[in-house]
Amino acid sequence: MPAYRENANHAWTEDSVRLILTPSPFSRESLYHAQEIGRFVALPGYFTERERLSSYLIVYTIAGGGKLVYGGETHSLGPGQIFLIDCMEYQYYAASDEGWEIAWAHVSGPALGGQYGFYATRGGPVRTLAAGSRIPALLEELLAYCETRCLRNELLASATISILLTELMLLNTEADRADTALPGFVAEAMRYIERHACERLTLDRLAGEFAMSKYPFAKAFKQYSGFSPGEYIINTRISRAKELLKYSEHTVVEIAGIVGIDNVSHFINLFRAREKQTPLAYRKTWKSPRA
DNA sequence: TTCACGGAAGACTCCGTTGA
DNA sequence: TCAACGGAGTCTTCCGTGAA
Repeated sequence: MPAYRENANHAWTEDSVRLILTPSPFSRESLYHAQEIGRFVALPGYFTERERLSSYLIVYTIAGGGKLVYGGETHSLGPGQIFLIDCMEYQYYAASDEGWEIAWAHVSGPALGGQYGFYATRGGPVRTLAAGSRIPALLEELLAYCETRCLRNELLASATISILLTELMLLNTEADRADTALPGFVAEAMRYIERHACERLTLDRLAGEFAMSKYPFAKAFKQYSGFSPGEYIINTRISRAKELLKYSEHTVVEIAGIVGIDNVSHFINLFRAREKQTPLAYRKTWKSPRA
């Protein structure tokens, strides 16, 4: 694999802050952690260009302006805007002629890849924060925890990064809109699936129940629930099966039938794909005497 | 009870059409 | 011009069968 590459002009004021951190092995393996963090007043001419760095970068514009080149697109950055990027990909960011005051953090952690994927698939890297957003304060809080290194602060920093990432994920383009509250028909469809999960449910039948065409229905269902209708049906069935495996004496064959999957081999395949173990193994795990 | 495989069915995405 | 709808093609998942 090609090596990490960086090219930069470190033009920032003397009162800028930059902390390069060495987290404990425990923090590196088990917690979210900051690798570098700072608050810059970047001068005209400041830029960074890099790729293939195992890190995720959050940059919030406090004042002034800059630009970001990422994913083959160029983004202008102004006050109140933030970006999150995967530093494995090529990136170039620079201050404008008026300078660029930023709070930033390079972060990493075990679950960050998946969360970044969630963020990245719901819009480009750049988001505009609403007035009153917690994110600027969270970055300041994270910086404060990183200034004094101890186990307590590593734990608190991990918690802060977790909240920061959650806030970022909630900033996706859909979530910014006021209409993200679960529409009535989606909530009703979810209840309908839970009532009828053991029956034969198709997209046609579901859409028909709500007098909609199936594709707009499926699109809206996934947009607001996070699951396609099919995924939601299967998850509902698997949840019921887990309950029966734990609290009943029914055989796997019987449970498959009860939850609406007549073919037991198909039931086992579905179960294993989601739970990483077979139904019988799941039952043994939960019914084993505890030490 | 579990696993592997192949055909069938369903779901998703893209894009053209329609109507406001 | 833009948003919503729906058809077509492609891809994914489901389901049945047979063997261990």
